[in-house]
Amino acid sequence: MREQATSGEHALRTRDRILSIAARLFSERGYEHTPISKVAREAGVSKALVLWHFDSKEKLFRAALGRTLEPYFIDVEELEGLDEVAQIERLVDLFYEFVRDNVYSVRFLLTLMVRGERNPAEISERVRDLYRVFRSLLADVIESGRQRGTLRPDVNPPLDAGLILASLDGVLIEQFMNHERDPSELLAYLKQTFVQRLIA
Amino acid sequence: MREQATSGEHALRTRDRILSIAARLFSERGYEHTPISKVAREAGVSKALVLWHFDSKEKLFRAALGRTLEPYFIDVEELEGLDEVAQIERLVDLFYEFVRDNVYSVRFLLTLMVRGERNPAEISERVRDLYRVFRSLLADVIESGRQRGTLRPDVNPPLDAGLILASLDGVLIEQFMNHERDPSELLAYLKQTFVQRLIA
DNA sequence: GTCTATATACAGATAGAC
DNA sequence: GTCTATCTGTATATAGAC
Repeated sequence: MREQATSGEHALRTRDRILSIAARLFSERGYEHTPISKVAREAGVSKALVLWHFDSKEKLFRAALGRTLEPYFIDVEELEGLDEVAQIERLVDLFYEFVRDNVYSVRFLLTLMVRGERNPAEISERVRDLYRVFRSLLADVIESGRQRGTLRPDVNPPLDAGLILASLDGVLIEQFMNHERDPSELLAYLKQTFVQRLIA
Repeated sequence: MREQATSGEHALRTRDRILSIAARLFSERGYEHTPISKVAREAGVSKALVLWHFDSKEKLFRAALGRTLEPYFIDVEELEGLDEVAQIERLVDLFYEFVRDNVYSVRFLLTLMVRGERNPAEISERVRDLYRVFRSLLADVIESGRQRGTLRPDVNPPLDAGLILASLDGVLIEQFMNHERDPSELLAYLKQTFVQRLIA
């Protein structure tokens, strides 16, 4: 990161445009199939400028990943005022909506994690964190339902949460493998099945 | 594919060695990170010879994928003589054992399918086929259990099979994302949960 | 069949002018 | 900041001797 001397604003916009385009291209085509020259061409600048801003392709990649991860969070406030069953159903829907709205980057990060290649420790940690947050959120809801008696007394919050999350991941990758199939039926069945299992 | 003129046997062995090594390297490191030079070095031959045998890297890749897929099948005979619940549990175990014994290529194919990149139609069709076979095998077992009264009368064979398979896939990718965690606990819970749900 | 030597292309990165 | 021109490495692939 250099100084932004005189015409700083314009430079920021250029830098930003490069970053957006890089994030999109890396997501769509992966690191190996995204030469700097293509990023530069689509941004309407020279290769040299891209490298002037980001020093190396590796650093550009990391910066782009940061941007890709920006919209990744869970809005807990959505759950307020719902009973446990409705909260679980809402969490399942939130998961699916999130994936639907971020197909490219989810696909991209999934590939990164699965292949275990070129994922800086920070990135995999971040993804694992999100995973853990979602899982323990689910587990907390289940535990709360157990204590309040809206769910069965013999539920196992961490394992039930893990199983629900695993099913969601499975629906997700089946979706990536098999584009034509509509997942909503399976998703509805998933909710119904797990809710039935968890209630008394 | 050329003629094997005089010293045909030796050539076959060399060609075969190249193919095995290529299959392993592609699985472990992916297409982009496996230069022909590395295949050649590990096989103890020259780059030129690798290309003489397979014409291009692309064709070498396809030949290697064929070999990678060879051990992919389901041994249905394993299920004979078991009741439906035991068959379901056995199928779950078979899935996991298969993945454990073929980590590299499963990881590799999963990446290919998820990214949707460089997968010749034949390959993705083959993988989808295996998926469908496993799913309809599960569905058939569930349907048979429904008819024989060992499972609940209101099970939904295709959807229940889909859900079990999705859970398995989810456990699988969680495993790929999170190497240190032992999946056997979650897997046992998965079996227990679905069996409980399916029996009368 | 198998080699060495080479052609060709394209990637990431640098130098230096403006 | 941004460009053009160039360096350097490495990849696939070919030519031709043995």
